[in-house]
Amino acid sequence: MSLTLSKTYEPHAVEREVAEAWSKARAFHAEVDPAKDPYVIVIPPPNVTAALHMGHALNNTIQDILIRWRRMAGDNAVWIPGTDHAGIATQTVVEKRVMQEEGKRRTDFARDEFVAKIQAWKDEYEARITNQLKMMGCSCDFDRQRFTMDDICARAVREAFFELFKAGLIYRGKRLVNWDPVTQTALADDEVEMRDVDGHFWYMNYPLVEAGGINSPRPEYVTVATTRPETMLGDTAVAVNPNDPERAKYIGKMVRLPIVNREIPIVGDDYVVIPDPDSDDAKAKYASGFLKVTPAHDPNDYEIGQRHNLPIINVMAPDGSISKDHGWTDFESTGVHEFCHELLTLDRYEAREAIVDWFRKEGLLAEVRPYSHSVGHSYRSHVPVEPYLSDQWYVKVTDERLAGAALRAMVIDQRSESDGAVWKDGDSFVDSRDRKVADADRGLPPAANKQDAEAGLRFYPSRYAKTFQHWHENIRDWCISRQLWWGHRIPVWRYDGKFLYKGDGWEEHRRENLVKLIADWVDEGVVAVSPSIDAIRDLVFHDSNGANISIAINEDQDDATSMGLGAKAYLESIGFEQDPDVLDTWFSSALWPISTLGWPELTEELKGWNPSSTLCTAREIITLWVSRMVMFNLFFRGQLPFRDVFIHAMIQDGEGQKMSKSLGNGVDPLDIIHSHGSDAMRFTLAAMTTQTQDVKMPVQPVCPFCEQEFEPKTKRTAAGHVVAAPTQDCPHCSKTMSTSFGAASGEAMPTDDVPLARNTSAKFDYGRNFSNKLWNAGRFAMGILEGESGSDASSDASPPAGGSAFGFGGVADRWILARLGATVKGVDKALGEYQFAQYAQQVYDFFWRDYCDWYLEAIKPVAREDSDAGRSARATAAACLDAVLRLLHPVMPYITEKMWEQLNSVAPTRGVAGVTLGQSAMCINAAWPVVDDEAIDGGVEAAFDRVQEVVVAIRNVRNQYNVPPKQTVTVSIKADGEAAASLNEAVSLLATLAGCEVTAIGADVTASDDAATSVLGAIEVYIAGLIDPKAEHERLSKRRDELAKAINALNGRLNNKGYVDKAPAHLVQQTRDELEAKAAELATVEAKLASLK
RNA sequence: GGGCGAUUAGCUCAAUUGGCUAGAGCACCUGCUUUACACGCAGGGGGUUACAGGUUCGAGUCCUGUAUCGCCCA
Repeated sequence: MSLTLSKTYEPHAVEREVAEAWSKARAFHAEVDPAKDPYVIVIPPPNVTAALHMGHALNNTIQDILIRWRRMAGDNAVWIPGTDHAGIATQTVVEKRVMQEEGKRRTDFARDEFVAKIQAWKDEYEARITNQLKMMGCSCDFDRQRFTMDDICARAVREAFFELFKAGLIYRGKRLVNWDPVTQTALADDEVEMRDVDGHFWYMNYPLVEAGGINSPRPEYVTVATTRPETMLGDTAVAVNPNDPERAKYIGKMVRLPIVNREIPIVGDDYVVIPDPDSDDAKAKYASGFLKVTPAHDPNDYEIGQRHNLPIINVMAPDGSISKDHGWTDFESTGVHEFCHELLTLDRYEAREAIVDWFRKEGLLAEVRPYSHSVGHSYRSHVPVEPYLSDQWYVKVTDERLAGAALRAMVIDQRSESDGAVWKDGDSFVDSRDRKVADADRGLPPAANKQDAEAGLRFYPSRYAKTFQHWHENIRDWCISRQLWWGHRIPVWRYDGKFLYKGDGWEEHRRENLVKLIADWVDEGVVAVSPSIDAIRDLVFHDSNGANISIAINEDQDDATSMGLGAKAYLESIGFEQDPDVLDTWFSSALWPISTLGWPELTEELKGWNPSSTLCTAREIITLWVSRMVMFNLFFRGQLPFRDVFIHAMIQDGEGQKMSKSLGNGVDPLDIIHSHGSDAMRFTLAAMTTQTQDVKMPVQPVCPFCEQEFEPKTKRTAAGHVVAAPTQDCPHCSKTMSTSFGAASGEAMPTDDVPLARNTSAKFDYGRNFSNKLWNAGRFAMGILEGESGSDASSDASPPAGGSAFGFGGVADRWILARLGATVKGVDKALGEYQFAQYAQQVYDFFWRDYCDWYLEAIKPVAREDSDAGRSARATAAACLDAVLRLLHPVMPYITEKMWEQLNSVAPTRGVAGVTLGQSAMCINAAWPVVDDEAIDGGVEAAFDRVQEVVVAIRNVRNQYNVPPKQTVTVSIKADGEAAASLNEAVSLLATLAGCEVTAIGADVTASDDAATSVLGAIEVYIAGLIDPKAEHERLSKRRDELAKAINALNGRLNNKGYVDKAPAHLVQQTRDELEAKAAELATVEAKLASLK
């Protein structure tokens, strides 16, 4: 048969065709198989907020490399894909879109209605993301794809919440959140934009209650400094630093808060900055030394309040206006100033002005100084965020069973000494691998490899173990409630104050029955009650305040109850209602490694595939996600979620800026696949994956009209970021396009006339060039194999002509097999250590530098011959190509699969002695190559190295003398012993590779008068008929100078007594040998130079 | 404020526990369209490893400090 293959590799058609073949073969699907070692990866589920970017491409390329590698190595490999609902982010993008398209707010819809809109968005993006993964060639088991809010994951969330609640690890408490007074929702920290604002420091006087107690001159007041005077209405203390020599004496005194008439204490807290007018630190420069403390309206003040047990007085309504109805508990009792009533309902900024005026009028305003500072703004309404106190749900992760368990899960050698909080309670660093876990408590059978499963968590690179440890030692309880509609509704029912049986309608026994019913449900595991069943009894019998009562319902057990009504229906009928909040997205993500496997059902998958093998993620995720998965998996299963955590780099743009949606500097992997092909992208990403933390990726736009790339015009944003200008004019065809920054910022939304520019990056040329090289070398190799009967390219062919145990063949064949062996070894080591750049580099070098540049060139003259040499060359070339396709398959799956098919058709059986290459119809299932140690022949490597040196020397001379490529030069070589013998064996190689005719090799060969000379240690190479004294002098002088310099350095080392005495003997000997060789060579070069004159 | 990391050729990055003349790719220079590949081939130039000290026979690598940049956590 004949192959007609294009001259350059064209990825798109190949990718489509190969993807279909994999799909048809169900090559990505796995079932639990006890006969094989499991190798399991659970994908970090991408957010459905947006499509994948280059960071995801990197993340998924790495996972696919591992999965494909282990699959080929014979493991039961499975990669479970899925997506994350990303509560806040997704709800927000949909809210924005609905506002843009329909001019409506979320609250204009019923909850279900709006959630359906988000669901539609999710469906669209989930499909896009899945498509991106497929285009990238990710061999996920798409049959097992999950979504964090699908039925199976939702079941896991309900179960997990209920179990934690029952265990007393979930509680309700107050916390300051970032509140947006306009949209009236809480914001996550990353939804708050910091902006510099020109404001003021106001210095306000608070009168002391007892003016007489302090040494004279008697101050009658203390002066607090603040940027937010309006919050003074909620002040509950004034703080000074106990180390402040001037002011510490005020601690314990009381002040009377103006306007409000509240008496508040002066407390000592070292958070307070001691004033220093000469300081460079703005805080010290502006501080008055007295800090007003408003726990309800400032996070730091809240902390101070907690430390000193201060009351928390909230003086604002959710819309940011002054209100007495949201926690201003002493409004009536303190006898507020008449002025206070005027403040009610004023907006916080109107109130600020009014209050400042009042202080000024009363003579209590000491000073006003301009002050520029950073203020958090809502990225949605753009108004300053108000720290707002509200009820939230928490997981008590500080509990020993959670954070403590996570710490103990770390492998011993990655733990560092520490006096961290969690370890303090007599549980300092001990090897806890023999700790027994009560599986019965969890209703689980004991895991077979319990010890490893509980203390086998290892980070790559190891430095990230510190991040993990430090996080858990300083962890704080985890706020899991969000005031959103998109997410897992918290399965807790709370008393809403409208108790239906209030009053006289209920007799004693009915009340008793109700309490008993709930108690029975508790026993049956249908509900869990906080704080206690007694609290419910109090509510039912004594009509006590039920605001603190929470009942978690295990809805999945609820149907099983024998009651006419389920617990949920019944509780709702008597005045309980479900908490409106949803859970933090990370709550469901934390369950991902088990929810994807069907937990809480004890499925075969869960038993076989948890713990998984490796988690691949980025470093900011260690605290957000890795930690929580470890805690939950240990708590619910007594096992780790995964044993290895590989942390990869973050991809930044060409300016070193983090890629972000708002800057539009992210790159869609499909853009790169379009410009370079999937394999090229993957290979480049793998080659970039060193142990470093960040990698820069300069990006260029591609004109959608003429497909040419160009340098974009940039602009600087208000925040100081450098981005591509919103629109660009193509320098080639001068048409106008919008950029992803234009689209992201809304400054230039793409239209039909002004379409969006695709992006590309010259970085990926590296991988594209390599794909092309692979393709063309394959084309050439398969060309020489064509017409070969299958068995001739296999180990069954005629025995080695060279008489070597390996390979048949001459130096080149044996050499390339030795190099292959070393490469396979190196690749296995690199992949085992998550050294992806080394993996890519080694195969690249072997294939391009050794196989293409030297081996294929070397065999060209004999490659098509019907001779032992020809057969040997073909068998070796085929075996190496075969092995390279296998080695590269994990990173370049498409092109290798396609070439595999071609190779199978030209040379169906392949392999030479010492190289095990099992047959397979598809590369994806082909066995990982194994090369016997004996094939790695150090002797042949040395011999071939010598050939290469001589060839390079001749090429160098040819180049210097401008000898045309086709002209043969006549060469003689002075060499003796082993060198002469091996060069003699390789004389045809020299001829082929250097374009020369070798007339003599021996110890007594001398240069003719017209020969150029190259000295290579003990070897001298003479190229006849080229003498040009000037050029010759130049070249030899240069060599002489190099040698002199090297000899000088070597002498310096040997003359150093310390070196000779202390350095390892073999190094000293090596230095001596080297010096001797260099000196001899220098003598030769100098003699040659002398003879030129 | 605490932690982690980076600074090596014009650019983007390597260099396994300290040990041969610090390596690649791109860009650059010279030559070549040689029947696999110009997304290529052959040859070449280019580095005081951010700076200042220290440890060591020996430092890009270890220690201390300085500068700049980035990220994470508060």
